[in-house]
Amino acid sequence: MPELPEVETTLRGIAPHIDGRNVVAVHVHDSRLRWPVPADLPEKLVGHKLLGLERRAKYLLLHFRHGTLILHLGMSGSLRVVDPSHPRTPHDHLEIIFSGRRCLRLRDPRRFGAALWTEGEATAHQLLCALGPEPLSDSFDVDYLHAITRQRRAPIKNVIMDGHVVVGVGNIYASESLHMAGIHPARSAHRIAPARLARLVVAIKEVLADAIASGGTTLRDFTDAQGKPGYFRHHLRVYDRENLPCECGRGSIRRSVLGQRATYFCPACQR
DNA sequence: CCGGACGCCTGTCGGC
DNA sequence: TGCCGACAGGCGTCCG
Repeated sequence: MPELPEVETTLRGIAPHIDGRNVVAVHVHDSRLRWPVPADLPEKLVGHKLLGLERRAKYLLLHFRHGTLILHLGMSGSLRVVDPSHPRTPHDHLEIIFSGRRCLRLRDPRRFGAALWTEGEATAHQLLCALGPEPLSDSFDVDYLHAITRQRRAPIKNVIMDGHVVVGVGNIYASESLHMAGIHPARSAHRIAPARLARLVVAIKEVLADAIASGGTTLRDFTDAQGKPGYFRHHLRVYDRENLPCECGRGSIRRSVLGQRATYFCPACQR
């Protein structure tokens, strides 16, 4: 479900309520996420102060003095901060109660998400150490993408969705970025000229920044930490718009499948 | 190394 | 109305 803008929206929503607070209780209602939630998570966290939160790729990192809680929302996960008395719903698998009656609740119907504990430098964790650059950072630029894509014959959409190339670009924003850049999603990455790659880099940054500013995209059930939907759905130019006219005025949007993922594009303005 | 397919899960929706 | 298949915002792993 959540791509980078939705995870960033979640981070900004929960941080003010829990940053700097002490953990007073941890309840693991269902440990069967993508990997088992560590059985000793309560004893790791209770009594310790949350020193800071950050996002890396689509992971949320909650830093404590003696380690870091790594959260991932998978396809259907969401986090909310509620009063501990707020009734639980069937898929609320993990609760972390902070001082001041702030309850951080992880809901994840499909259980593709994760909650892991790591000690030492979080970025050295196996899941994080091989990730590509953040798309909104200066290190993600045309020189970098050019160097990477020269060796890649796969469709460009698959390449920009590969977290070892650049993180955070999920299925919605890959289609949207390629449309903004005028690049056909199935084009072999190594056959795209530098000037067009430069447009793609700019498009990825713009699309993601706009989506963050809109609070992410709500297609079905994404909500922020207060339960509000994201408004970027109204900005989508191709995603989930099969057969609707493209704004270029020269064709209608088509749907195809790349890497087993739905892909939306305009054959008239994307080459 | 690369590229493509698979599997993990539950919920929802459209067609018959 | 009920059933059944297709599909869903991610990603590690396996195989050729």
